[in-house]
Amino acid sequence: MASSPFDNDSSSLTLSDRIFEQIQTGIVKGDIPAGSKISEPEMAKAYGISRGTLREALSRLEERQLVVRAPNHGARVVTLSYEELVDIYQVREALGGLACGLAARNMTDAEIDDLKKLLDEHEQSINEDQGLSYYQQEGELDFHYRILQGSRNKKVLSILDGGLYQLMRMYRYQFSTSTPRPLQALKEHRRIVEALEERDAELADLLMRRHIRSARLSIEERQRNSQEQKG
Amino acid sequence: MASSPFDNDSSSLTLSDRIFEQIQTGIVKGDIPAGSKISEPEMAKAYGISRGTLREALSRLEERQLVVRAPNHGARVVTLSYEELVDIYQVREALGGLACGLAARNMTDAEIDDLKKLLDEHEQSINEDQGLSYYQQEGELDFHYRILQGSRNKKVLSILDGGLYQLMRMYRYQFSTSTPRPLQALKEHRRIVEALEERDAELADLLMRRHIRSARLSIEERQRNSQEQKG
DNA sequence: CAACTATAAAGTGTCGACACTTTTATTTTT
DNA sequence: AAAAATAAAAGTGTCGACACTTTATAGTTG
Repeated sequence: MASSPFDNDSSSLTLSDRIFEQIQTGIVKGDIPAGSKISEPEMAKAYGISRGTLREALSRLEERQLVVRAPNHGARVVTLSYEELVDIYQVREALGGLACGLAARNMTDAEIDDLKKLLDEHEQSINEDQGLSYYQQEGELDFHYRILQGSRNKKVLSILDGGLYQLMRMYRYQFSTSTPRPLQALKEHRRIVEALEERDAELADLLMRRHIRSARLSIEERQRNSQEQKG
Repeated sequence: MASSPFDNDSSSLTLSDRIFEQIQTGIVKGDIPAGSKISEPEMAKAYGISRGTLREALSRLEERQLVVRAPNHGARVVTLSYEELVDIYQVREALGGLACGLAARNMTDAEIDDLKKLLDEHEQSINEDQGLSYYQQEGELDFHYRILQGSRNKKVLSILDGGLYQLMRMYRYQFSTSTPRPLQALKEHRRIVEALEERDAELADLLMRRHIRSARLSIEERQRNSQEQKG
């Protein structure tokens, strides 16, 4: 079949595409602070582009809910509330489970093998620095990303990778919360991979949901604790 | 608390906002055919706007995956394949279940009552015209939309309402497939509402998932049949 | 006449300009 | 001196223009 420029050429992005990505990572990493106002002329100047190009990028960012816009009042970076983070984790639980169940059916043996190697690397990284490293933080997402890929479901991939992961990353950077229990998480990851190896979709689904849920619960607990201190 | 223009003012949309919505419904309803190329100058002229404004709308449409763009080659309306439709239903199953379980906890009694009334209307509409009416088709979505609202989870709402429902509507218009088994569907809806009334989150989740899954299975069956005829 | 090249038409990416709206600063009024 | 009115500055929404790329057309050559 002949390749058309529409099937993910990905080479030669447009300027607005690149700016979109730059701003996105800027927001996620906190270089552009959450809640801050975005002045179009100022930002356009900063990136050395025209306002029109910038506005195309902002439109996409708005659709991804990384910025909020009000007509005639401009754009602000989102501020993520505790409630929204819980919302996100709930969605992630449902979709992560779905993806993992599908992955048990659709991943190749080679892909599963690679996953196991990835976990070995994680273990080493944990032993070296108690899981505080940047690598460990992003490694968690890498693990989930591969399973997403393995699900072969484009929608679940685009929802999680295209939107939700960015928001979670943003939250992590902002409150600099690394994975709270790296060894426990690693154990759970290993169990998940076992289920994948055995092609047990139901179990894979269940384990992934439980894995994400326990992450959410530990966030909720932390929140309760910090609330007590105030009240 | 003072109201800021950023919390969903919704009054006085921008021109590009309105165009965005117009094009979206145009795509969903098939007035702008799936797979067709979009010429920016032509379309801008048709709507009586400038190309810059149009391009902002297209950027958002692209982010919603209703149009596909390739740098220097322009934009096309998506073409939805059978595989993608299955993907969508799988995601919908997972998220619909999540939303329904949450709704069992978070909907008000009044909201649940309204849901029951809605189902009564549906029953009448089915008796009158065997469920072939436009109303019946959109009514199905209305039911699901209210449960989404009731979940109080903004993310799941924005994912389903903001993106996936549009694609499903599009598919329905394109293949003019009304709900294949309206009476059965109604029965399932009633059971779901019962679970909501009893505040049984686990059951509500389960029933909703099963409800959506059976819709998917009937689509998959139809596909197999049409494949047989060819092969 | 098919295949290749050259040329014209159309289309996309990016920019700068201007009107109108909101915000900030300044002046006036009480 | 605080509040209201006014003026200035900044910012947003929308448009038209131009360079460069792709697609369509016509012409040329083997």
